[in-house]
Amino acid sequence: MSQKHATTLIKSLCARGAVRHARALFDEMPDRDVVAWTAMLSGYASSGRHREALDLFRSMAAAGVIPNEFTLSSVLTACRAAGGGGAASIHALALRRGVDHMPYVVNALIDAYASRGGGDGLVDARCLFDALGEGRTAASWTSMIAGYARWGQENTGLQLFQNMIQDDVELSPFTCSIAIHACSLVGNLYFGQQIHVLSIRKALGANLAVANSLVDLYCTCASILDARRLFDEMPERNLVTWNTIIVGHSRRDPLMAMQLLVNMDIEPNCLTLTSITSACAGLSALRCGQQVHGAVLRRNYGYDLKVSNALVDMYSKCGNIFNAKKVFNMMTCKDILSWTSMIGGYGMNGYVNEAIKLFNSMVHAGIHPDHVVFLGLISACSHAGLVDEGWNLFRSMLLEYNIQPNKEIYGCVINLLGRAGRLREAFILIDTMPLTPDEYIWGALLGACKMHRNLELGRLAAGKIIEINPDAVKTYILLANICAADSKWGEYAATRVLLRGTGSSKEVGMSWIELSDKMYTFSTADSSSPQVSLADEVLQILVQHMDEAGSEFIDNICRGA
DNA sequence: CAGCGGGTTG
Repeated sequence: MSQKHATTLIKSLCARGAVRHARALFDEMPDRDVVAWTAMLSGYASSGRHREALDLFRSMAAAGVIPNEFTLSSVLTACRAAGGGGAASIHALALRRGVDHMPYVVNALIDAYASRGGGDGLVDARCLFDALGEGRTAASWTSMIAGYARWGQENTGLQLFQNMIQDDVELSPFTCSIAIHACSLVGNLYFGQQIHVLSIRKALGANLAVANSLVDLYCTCASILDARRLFDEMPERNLVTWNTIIVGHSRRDPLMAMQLLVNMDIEPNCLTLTSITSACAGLSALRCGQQVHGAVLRRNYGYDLKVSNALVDMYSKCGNIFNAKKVFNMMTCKDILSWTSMIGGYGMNGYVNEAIKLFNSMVHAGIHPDHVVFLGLISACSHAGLVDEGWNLFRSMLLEYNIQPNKEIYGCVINLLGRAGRLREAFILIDTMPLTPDEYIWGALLGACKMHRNLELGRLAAGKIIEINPDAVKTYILLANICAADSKWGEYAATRVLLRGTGSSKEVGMSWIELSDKMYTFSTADSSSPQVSLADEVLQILVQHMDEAGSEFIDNICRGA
């Protein structure tokens, strides 16, 4: 077999995925010219085996074979995949061989530098890009734009995209979807829509990646209805399409997310199931959540970190702490989210001591806590009335873990103190906190004043809230109630008049319960449905039973067996 | 005989 034939065969073996066979053939060749080496190198590089590609490149140098522009562009692909680290030395080599200006080599260099990221990588890439001038090709533009988008400089990338369009460079679906994705990362709906129009004009709208990135853009930056319209119009959908629309709905319309899953005509993957699990958590739909758990196990996704995290969170939010713990304990590797979900789960279900114990285990495991963990812990203490524990956590957050509390945490601590009646301390904390208190912080104090009938501080807090947001309806009602409780009827009436001035009525808080796959919603003192009156009767009976059986019975219910 | 870029979902 001639050397040319062998080289052709190496290429086609690699193209079919038989890289090992190609290597065996390569090793048997009596002499290998630069073309044979390059074919083998490129085979490795384009199948993701950059380690082998770089090793082969070294062997080639050791064998005294001089690389040419073909070799260098291939080896740059491997550099890029390996993080772009060796790009500079290949660049030097290209200069020495006088091939540094050949289009494939420059483009590969731009891409390798841009993939290295950081400040330098992009600057180096941009230097080469600018020096190209009229010699720029679509590949140069795309590498540069993708580099910016990948390293957090989306707007620079979009600027470049605009220049590319002005330069009349032919737009590919690849570049188009990268640019749309950049728009959705920075929340630039307007530019994204312009690209949408452009993509239709250039007949790229039917491309799946383009359409998918548009669905994502509308999910993140517009209303999910817009996203949904586009989704419904798509003649063809793949798993990414479905996942994009389901993920887009899972937080804002979890019920619709479930409906979409039901309509899905292809096999879901673990991302699908993760976001459906969150949808169940958002709905506290335990039975659905359990079915999804079953689907997860059947597909062997049980060991996926994100799926497990979502399951722990779902069971916690559905009040089934037993299963949450079971999933959590089964996890072989845990990240901070796993711990947060479990700690938060204990907290929100009233198991403060377990939460604190687990928090200590987490710290012991070397995980540095964050705001979310502390929020879960302190709010658990607040609900359980453990003022000192909560306060100590708040202090240690600052002193031991060096985390600056955010407004949410302050709000929580105000609640903690307020519930315990320590209104003065709560007020002082608001007064001395390094952040500007918002209506929610003052709202927490006002709520506590209502609870403990403190008219003086309540008036103050209400005044602050109305200053910030005159339409905060709840404020007037709370203040009015405090006045009423203090028999200040004149002020009560005045406050009610103010309330009418906002032209709004307080929205009704709804509760709901899932029974036999049906969801029932109701509000306080709702006598509109027969189920509610029935539930009321049952509740009376239960209360009677609980009185009789005492705390042991309550304990059992709480453990949710 | 061999070579570059680049896609959308958490």
